[in-house]
Amino acid sequence: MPELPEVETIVRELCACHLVGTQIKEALVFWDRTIATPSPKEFCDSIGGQTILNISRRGKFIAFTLSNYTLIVHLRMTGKFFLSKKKLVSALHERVHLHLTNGWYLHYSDQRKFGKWYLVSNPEATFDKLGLEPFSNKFTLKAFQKVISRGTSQIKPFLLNQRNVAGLGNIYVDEALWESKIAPTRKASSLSLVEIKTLHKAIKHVLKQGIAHMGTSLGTTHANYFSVSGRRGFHQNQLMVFRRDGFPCPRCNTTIIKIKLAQRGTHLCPNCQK
DNA sequence: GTGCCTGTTACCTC
DNA sequence: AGAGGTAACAGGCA
Repeated sequence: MPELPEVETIVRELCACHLVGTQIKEALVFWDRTIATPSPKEFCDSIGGQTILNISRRGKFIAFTLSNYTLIVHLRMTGKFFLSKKKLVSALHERVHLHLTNGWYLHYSDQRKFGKWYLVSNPEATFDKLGLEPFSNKFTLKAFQKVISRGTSQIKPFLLNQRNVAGLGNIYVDEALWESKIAPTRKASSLSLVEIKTLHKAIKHVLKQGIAHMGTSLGTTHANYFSVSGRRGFHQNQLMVFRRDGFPCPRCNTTIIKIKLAQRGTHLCPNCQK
């Protein structure tokens, strides 16, 4: 269920684990459909012997730059990485692991099996489909305004669409719209320049806060987000509206409500979000 | 038990 | 084009 701040936290921790520079000795696939491309056999054959040169993020994707390929991972709802010195006999929901030459195993677990791994030669083919990167210098007010102006759908589903802005998910969209005092049902193209400006700032603000708090971990079970080190985030304590229906709006005290929008639970203040 | 919920995305039809 | 439904899955919860 990781969104941009959670993925960013994971990437930072992977980098802190000194994976860059190590070589992949062998890959084992325990759930074939986790490997989206190529076939699981070809995946294992190709990735063996590859050195990890860099680990980065684009939207909600994690990219491992290897000697001859790029390994792209999308965690979807419950994908997780963790490291161990031992080849685990039965790690909970383990789908793939990479045995590294430095003696560590990089394990990937995924309870709901929605996460996907792509071993590709041309990562740009995947990343070009993504929209504006919130912390890139291309995410200017002007660029955002241009993207919004051609949005004919409601602003919430519009922001969830990764082709428009990359990295936002259900939590941070609800938070950004609350901060901007914009109702999630508004047509994207109906936003005024002032509203676009406020939203542009709010998106960067909520994501930055999410990263500062190392992500949002809502529940306490294994299905919920935690990082490579096993540490939970603590941004859940800073949420203004998400899963706060029934509680007073921190700004105007009106009771926060929950509606269904584009099949997604949507939280808002019916008074101050216009 | 039963049905509904979940932080993601792709694909289908109207 | 976009809305709405369904699917991929597993498990928590009322």
